[in-house]
Amino acid sequence: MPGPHRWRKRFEGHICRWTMPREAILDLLSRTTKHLSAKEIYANLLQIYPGIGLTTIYRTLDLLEKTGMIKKFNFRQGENRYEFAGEQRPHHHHLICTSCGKIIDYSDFAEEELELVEKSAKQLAEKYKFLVQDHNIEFYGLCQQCQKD
Amino acid sequence: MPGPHRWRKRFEGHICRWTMPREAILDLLSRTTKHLSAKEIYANLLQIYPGIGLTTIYRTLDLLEKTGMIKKFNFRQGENRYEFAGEQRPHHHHLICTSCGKIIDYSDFAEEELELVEKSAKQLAEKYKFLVQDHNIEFYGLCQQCQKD
DNA sequence: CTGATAATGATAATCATTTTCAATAATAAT
DNA sequence: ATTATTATTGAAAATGATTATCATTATCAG
Repeated sequence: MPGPHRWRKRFEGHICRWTMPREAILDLLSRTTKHLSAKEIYANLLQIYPGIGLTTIYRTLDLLEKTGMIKKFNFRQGENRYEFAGEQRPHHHHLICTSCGKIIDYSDFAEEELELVEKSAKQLAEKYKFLVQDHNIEFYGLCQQCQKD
Repeated sequence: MPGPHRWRKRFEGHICRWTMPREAILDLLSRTTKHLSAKEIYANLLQIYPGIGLTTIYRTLDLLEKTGMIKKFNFRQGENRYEFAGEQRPHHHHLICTSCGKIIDYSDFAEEELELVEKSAKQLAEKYKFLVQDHNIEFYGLCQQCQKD
């Protein structure tokens, strides 16, 4: 379903209107494999949507995150980064280069990981009475380029 | 080795002097099982060390982290939290309650986790030429109390 | 004991993110 | 289509955590 209202259905049930900034932000995130920050999204959109406000970017990102259409990440870089969460994108985690900030998605070991996570969630629920709703696994280190430097 | 210079040896090799604020901060962190923020540490220490500055807290936390004596965590709460990293404390990860912010340490599944992490690190190094130096696993959800509310 | 200089702490500055609020625009009802 | 309602926007100011500046102080080698 191409066109300006491609994502509209996902909003039904949420109290909100479909607007150009929302379309533009979601569209941008759906097209890139990068993990953009609010400022980067702002810089990108200014070109095709002069006049858009950084405040709106932040508000929209919050909203999109609540609807589950995007995911928010903190990679210890001082600013949050966002990632489109469509069905096309498989479950994955991240390798973060602590030197240059490069982020690599990986979805290897998905089965073993899922197994461990589910087992953990179950037993943690029993032992600590904790209801697991989300998990995060990430590796920090050096990317190929930064290992040379 | 009790006394004011208990931790001094760990600093050897690092260009720094052993001072009261450093002793006080490290001592506080070594005594608590909580994950304190800079401001919480500040509030705590003001009682036994009036005149200590928040700036010094931040600087010292950075230093202690670099020496590996403490660990820094971002639990998506807007402020970083710190944890003592002595040998007494086993390798563990965290359950974070998204409602009240409570943090629970757990060290269950250490073997399976270590196995998965090591296997992952090895294969990620091959496939992505990424040198893994650190990893983070955390579960977000609701603690017992917040499940009731 | 003393000098070199690392460390401190008050203050100001940064930087990401939020809040405020008047103006605007999306949608429902007419 | 037109209008009324009110969610959304964007500019500007506020916030809150963290960092930089810099004159003063304190550690520790000699």
